[in-house]
Amino acid sequence: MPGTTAADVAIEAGVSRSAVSRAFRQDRSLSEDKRARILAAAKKLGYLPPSAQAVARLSDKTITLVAADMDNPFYPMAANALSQAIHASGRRLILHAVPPQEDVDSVLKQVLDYRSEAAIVTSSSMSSRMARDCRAQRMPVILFNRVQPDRHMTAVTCDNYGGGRLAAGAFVASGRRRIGMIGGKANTSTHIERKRGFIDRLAESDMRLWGERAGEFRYDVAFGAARDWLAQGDRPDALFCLNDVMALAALDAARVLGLRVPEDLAVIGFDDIQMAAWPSYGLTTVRQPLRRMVADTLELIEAQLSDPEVCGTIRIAPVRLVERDSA
Amino acid sequence: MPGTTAADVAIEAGVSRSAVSRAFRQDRSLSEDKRARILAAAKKLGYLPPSAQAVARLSDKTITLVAADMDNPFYPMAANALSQAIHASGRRLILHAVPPQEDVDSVLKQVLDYRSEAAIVTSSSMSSRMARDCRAQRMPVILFNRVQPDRHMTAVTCDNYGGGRLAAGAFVASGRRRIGMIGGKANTSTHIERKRGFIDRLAESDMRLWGERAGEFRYDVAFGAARDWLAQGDRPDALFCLNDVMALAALDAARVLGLRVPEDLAVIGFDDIQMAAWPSYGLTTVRQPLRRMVADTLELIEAQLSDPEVCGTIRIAPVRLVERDSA
DNA sequence: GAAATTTCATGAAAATATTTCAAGACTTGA
DNA sequence: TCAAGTCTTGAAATATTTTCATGAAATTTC
Repeated sequence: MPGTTAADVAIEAGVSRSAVSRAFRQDRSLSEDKRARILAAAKKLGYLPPSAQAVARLSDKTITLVAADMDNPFYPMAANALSQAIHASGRRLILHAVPPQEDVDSVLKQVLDYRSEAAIVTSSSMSSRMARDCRAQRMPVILFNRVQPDRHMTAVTCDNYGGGRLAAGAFVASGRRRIGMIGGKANTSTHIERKRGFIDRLAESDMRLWGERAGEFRYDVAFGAARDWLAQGDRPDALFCLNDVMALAALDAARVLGLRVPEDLAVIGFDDIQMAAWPSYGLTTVRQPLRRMVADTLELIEAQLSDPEVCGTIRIAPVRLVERDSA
Repeated sequence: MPGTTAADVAIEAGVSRSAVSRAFRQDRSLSEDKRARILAAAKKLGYLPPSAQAVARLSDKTITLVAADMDNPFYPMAANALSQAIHASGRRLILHAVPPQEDVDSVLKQVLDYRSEAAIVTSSSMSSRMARDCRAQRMPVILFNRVQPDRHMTAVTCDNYGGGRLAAGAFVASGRRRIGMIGGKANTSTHIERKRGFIDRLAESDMRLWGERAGEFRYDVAFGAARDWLAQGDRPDALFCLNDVMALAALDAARVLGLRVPEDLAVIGFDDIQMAAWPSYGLTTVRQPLRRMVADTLELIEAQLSDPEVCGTIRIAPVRLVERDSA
């Protein structure tokens, strides 16, 4: 609605022109309810003051990436791929890193301040608060590599369930009997789906999980868990690790204990990070089709920008088992 | 200079008030020289229009990080540490990722647009253009993990020269005779300094570099180079790799060829990334004191913010050799 | 517990900034 | 060379932001 002025908004909200001006500045005193009323009226009429327009111009053609877990090489790899694709599409990327140990909400304010065309969230724990606030600002949010129960949430992920099944299938086919798992963080969608697929596929062959240890998606935790477990008498002969970093930890633990891989212990990971292919590991793993997921992400952003009503789509990219030496 | 208005700037620059307003918007037509004159006058009088003030408020308490090479785990590790420290100091961080294959200048515009309190550049190739433009905007720039001939450039780095000497000293002490090196990118300060220290220390023991191969700081390139080299008859018995990723590649190449480490081949890396400590590698390496460098970086930012004249400082953090199994 | 004081919220008016408009200058193409 | 368009520009018209004065609410003081 070009041509709308602060005066129109003032009338709509039943306040003075001054109040409208103040409503758009955090540091100007104005009662909570009045500010909300003005902002609502402004949104309805499509009004933005010049200062807000300047900020909007700044973030034009810009996409926000919220990233955490930079210790896990999968995320820098994903950030790289997204960065390249976004750059190629004529946009630019700004990345808000969630500091280690902090919550996603610690960067929420800056994400909203720099209101960009869209936000991609790779952090493994997206808060519903962030989802709500971004939606309120009409900023499309796309979850990358995770999903959320929320029906309105758009997400791009790989077939985590199918990947779990592939891993189980491979273990069953190679005659493994004591099949264990090293899990990630129990409340993440990747953990839940990968585990579910794994267990379902085992069940179809009348097998059950031999045991499970928590690895928190981290090398050090997984290494400790694997070393202790593998040192026991009734150790597993196959381990599905819910990401590659933990799988590498399991391989290292096996090596430390003098176990032969894959004869004594088969290991399958998930992600296919670059290190999985390194000769010292030769990790068999479920590959996430990163290029495909990045392309899907950009497509969904385009779709949501041209029609804000399009949301709730979930794209699931197919995975495949990359067979190397560890299973 | 609060109290300065567009009218004052107009008089100073000898133009109309309208022109001043236009000068601050890219998309408003105004001749190049007039815009420059107005902007200069505005800077002199300390004038910012309301819209520019809004953008300035946005980036208040914000620090920019320009990062490239996310494939090398050292940089995500550094970004993590910086992110945590900046967050703890009550500021926030926005990260501009240089897409793979692109130049630093590809993010220059966005760095300037989001004019933050300061910029930290970890990218291995800082352009002098970026340095000049940031200085023109009075934005302190701090190079992280690299230095530049420019006398005005502030930088935080580790003792790359000393690290090279440590590596050479260790090889000499363990009686190595055919001491080789796998280099990074020849035009980077880290490559030059580490190599110089290494060669100087060898010379002090009347030894010379047995040979050198290019690894471009990358695993795949270094792996290929190391494998070919180590397969030859007159292979080196010690390799100094100018970063850890290349050192891991060298260890993998040695393993593929059935060489014993450290008996047949000693390897020393540089950085001390997390993987260096993993049991499969046990890489002896020169440790960069990341916490210390991060703290130095924040100190220098504080110093430059309180006194813009302070620049050209170079902080060099001490390194130490972390001895593990590979040398 | 009441009065004094401070803080906060607010609109009118003043100050300031931005946009429109019309005119002049400068290009471009025949 | 001229016509048609594009770019640049200041004055005027509009729009926005800030200041200021006032009254209301919260807080402190006695």
